Amino acid sequence: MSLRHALLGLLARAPASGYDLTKKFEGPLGTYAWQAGHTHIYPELKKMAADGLASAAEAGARGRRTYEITDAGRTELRRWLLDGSVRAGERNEHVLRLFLITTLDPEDARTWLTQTAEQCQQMVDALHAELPDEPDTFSLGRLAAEYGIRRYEAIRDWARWALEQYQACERSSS
Amino acid sequence: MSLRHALLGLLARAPASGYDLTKKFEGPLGTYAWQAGHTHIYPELKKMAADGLASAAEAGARGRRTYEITDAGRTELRRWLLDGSVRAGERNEHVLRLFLITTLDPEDARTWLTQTAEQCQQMVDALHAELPDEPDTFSLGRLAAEYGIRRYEAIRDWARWALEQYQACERSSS
DNA sequence: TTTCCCATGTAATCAGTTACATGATTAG
DNA sequence: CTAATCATGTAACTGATTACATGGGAAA
Repeated sequence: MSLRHALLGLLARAPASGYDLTKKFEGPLGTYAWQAGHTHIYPELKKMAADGLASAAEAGARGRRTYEITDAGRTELRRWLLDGSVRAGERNEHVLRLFLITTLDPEDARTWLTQTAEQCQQMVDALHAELPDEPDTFSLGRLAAEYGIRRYEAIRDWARWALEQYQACERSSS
Repeated sequence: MSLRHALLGLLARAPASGYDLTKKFEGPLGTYAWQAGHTHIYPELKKMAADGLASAAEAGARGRRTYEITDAGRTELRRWLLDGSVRAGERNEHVLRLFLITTLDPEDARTWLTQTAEQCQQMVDALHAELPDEPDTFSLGRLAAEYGIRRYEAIRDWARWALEQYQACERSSS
């Protein structure tokens, strides 16, 4: 139930309406961490209010309803954030493809590895472009971009390494 | 609809029953790439057979029904594997936590970063233990383990870097 | 006045989990 | 004979997406 925690986190920064929150998910948050549409967000906010984690203010213009996080909500958010445990059973479509590339013939497998390396490089470039100009700025944006850069660089390098291994293996067997 | 492709991939290696496939998801595949329970797998196999991607053989002992991948299934599997595109909108609970740690107070944030680094180190150790003994073996297991090692090392190093930045930042502001 | 954005919702459907339920075969 | 494992399923529910639907307010 991570949508609930994503919403709690956003409300912890500032009170917001369902509409505002929907917009947040269209930015980097939705691209890199968690997506959600308004049809999912509005009902969830109601449930959260019913559970005492958020409170709805009076409806404003155009029926706008602003939500605030409650103390119980902050407690739950902190509990979830610090309840570590890298959980087994994460779903990752890219890793799933990796597990299945041995069903491809060698040429297709090479294509896949090459594509992977290229796409990771593109992500690295895109994230570099998002980095703030002054290198000593310490911000959430910096932190998150740096995380993404390191992660995609690691996968890119892995793909290149795998390609080399692959070719070395083919040469020796021919 | 990745379960379908996971099943196609497994069937591409060898014909199998729903029971066999369920067991596969209890191994590394389920731990690192994709999980599924038998209550999800059996109905999906039926749908796949209805869609012509797999074919069920006669029921064997104890009602065992073995499925085989069809040509249409192989075509669809290959299409999915090579239809690259690192898709935006991936859900990742760890990255979500990262996006929300700025709502924690500094001490909690440090705790989170420290935990992250430690857990990644544990994953790296666990994956090293899974590596085959001969270093020049080129196998799916080697490939997948190497992928995991590099990915977790990258996150571990990021967390250590972030902690340093964090502390440097605090010293300069005090 | 018309168009765009703000703002909210319902209904249908799909994906996935948990709980419940059954029977056949094999090993001890 | 009895326990473990093989083998399959249904039903209820939660989480998430897609399609459909409505109306207010501001600017051109």
